[in-house]
Amino acid sequence: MRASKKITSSCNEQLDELRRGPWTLDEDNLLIHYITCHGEGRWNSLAKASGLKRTGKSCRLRWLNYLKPDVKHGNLTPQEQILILELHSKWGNRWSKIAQNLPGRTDNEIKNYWRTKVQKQARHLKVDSNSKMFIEALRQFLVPRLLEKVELSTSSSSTSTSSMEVNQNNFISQPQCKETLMEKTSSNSDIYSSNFKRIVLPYMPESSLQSNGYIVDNNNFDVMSFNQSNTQELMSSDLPAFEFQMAGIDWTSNEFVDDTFWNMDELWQFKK
DNA sequence: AAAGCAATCAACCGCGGGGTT
DNA sequence: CAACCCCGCGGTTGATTGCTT
Repeated sequence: MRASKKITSSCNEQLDELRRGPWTLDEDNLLIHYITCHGEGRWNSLAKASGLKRTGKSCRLRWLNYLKPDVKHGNLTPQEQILILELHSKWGNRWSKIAQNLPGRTDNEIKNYWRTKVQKQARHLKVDSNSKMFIEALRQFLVPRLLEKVELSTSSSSTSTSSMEVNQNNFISQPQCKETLMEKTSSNSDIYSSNFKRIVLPYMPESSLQSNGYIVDNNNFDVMSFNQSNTQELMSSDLPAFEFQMAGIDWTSNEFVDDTFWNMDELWQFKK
């Protein structure tokens, strides 16, 4: 271990005093109180000054991932899942960058979601989760089902003050550009073809998207990794010869919408 | 009811980048 | 320019919880 090489005897004593493992309620309260009074940042000195027997690193992690007031707890919504799939396809394992676009969600949470849900499915299908095959599978089958869930959940409540609009090829497109969407629809492209699905998602990002030209204002997303060009690339001949075959499943049935989403292995078969 | 296993997620670790001295 | 320190990121671990037998 790298740290151990540097450890002096006095450091060792300090390390011995440091607590590890799960945080207690008292520690949480102490950290919250200290940050409320003094603000966050400068974690090492914060850790010492607060009286916590934790490393600065540990304090930072506890605050950012759990204690910070704007951290959301609970399951990811279908909208958030779509965004994660979308942004991961664009940026790969850039968890913190992805998290920046999901207000209230932490990189740790997103990473855990990816590893426990998405990668698990890829493993079951015996494909690499970064492979074109798997990405195409997500695009063709999983995203539409998530969209369906979203549609169902929003059909009853239509009080959104801001929204994302989504279709299954281009997961998300700018909602303020209805005309733009219409133009594209009428101007032929495969992406905006007849199976185009426009769904208004109630979504209220608290911060602007940042980075790589995907920035829009608080009310508008434009995230286009599955754009026309790379969709065409996916569909082109350099893909291994494969087909996903529905295992006699009626995808329009509610049973899958209501069930847990990630059961692809039951739904699909690979056919060489 | 209990044991064994799997899934989940909070927390830790190593590393690299950037700033400071 | 090198050495050091701090911070944040991504990968990994391990404790806890839930499920199955």
